[in-house]
Amino acid sequence: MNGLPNEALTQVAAYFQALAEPTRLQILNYLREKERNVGELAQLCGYTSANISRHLTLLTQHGLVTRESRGNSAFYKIADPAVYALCDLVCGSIGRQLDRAAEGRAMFAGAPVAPAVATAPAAD
Amino acid sequence: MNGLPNEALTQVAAYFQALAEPTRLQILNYLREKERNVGELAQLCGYTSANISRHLTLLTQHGLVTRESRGNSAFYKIADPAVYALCDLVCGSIGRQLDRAAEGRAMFAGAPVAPAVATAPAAD
DNA sequence: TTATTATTTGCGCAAGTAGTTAAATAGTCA
DNA sequence: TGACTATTTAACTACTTGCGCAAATAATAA
Repeated sequence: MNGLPNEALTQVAAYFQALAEPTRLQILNYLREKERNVGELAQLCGYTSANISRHLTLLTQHGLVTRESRGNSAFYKIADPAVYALCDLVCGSIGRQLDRAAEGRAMFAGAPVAPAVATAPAAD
Repeated sequence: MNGLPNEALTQVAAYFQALAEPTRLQILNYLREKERNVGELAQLCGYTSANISRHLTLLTQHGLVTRESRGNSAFYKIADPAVYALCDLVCGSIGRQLDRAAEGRAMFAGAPVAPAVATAPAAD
């Protein structure tokens, strides 16, 4: 991504933007198992169909999912498996970050890092 | 990322959000070469130092860069190399998407797909 | 001390966005 | 045809965010 023109950066940013929303990640998470229609996803996520429909439109526009109309329902499924690789990378980064935070807390608490739960009186 | 609790999804979304901004991607791009201070980045990006400083604060909070105060300047450098892996993945996805779009256009235009200059920003 | 430079922060504006309800659209079935 | 269901779109509200300007803070130099 070195000598990318400005327009490319905008594209990449837009792609990340599509993933930068908890509800959309939740949708992608449910689609990991199998394709689902709008109403189903709405119920699973706990939002209105209208809202989920718009999220799905956005994900479709960015090529993350594909839509297939069947009967009077619209079924969506994952189009770009790279999504999960991305999420795994991010989870790894966040994990390392939390580890560092735990170390930091341990320095003050004088307690071992492992127990985790008991280690956080002051943080977050 | 399968059975993630809702809170985790929010964390992941926030991480993606940090990358979902062209200016911040530009900053990360410049930091790829070497560490730089705020004013330098501001000049390179064409924004005020105030603006860049805020972006750097956000990137720091998400563990993407680290700050080191030296003299009366603040030098920033990449803290999480995963950033570039993420960007490469996204570039790949966008590239494939553009390829598909080119195929689609070719079906109408009757033109070969290969030549296209815009076929793929791809990756390093 | 004061002056100078670099960075950060408070504030306001403009633009973008997630969510709702209600209306419009599309497909199925009698 | 009309009734019914599923999805999409429109209109709206509340909230977030990128930006610049100006003031505040921090470090160096005179």
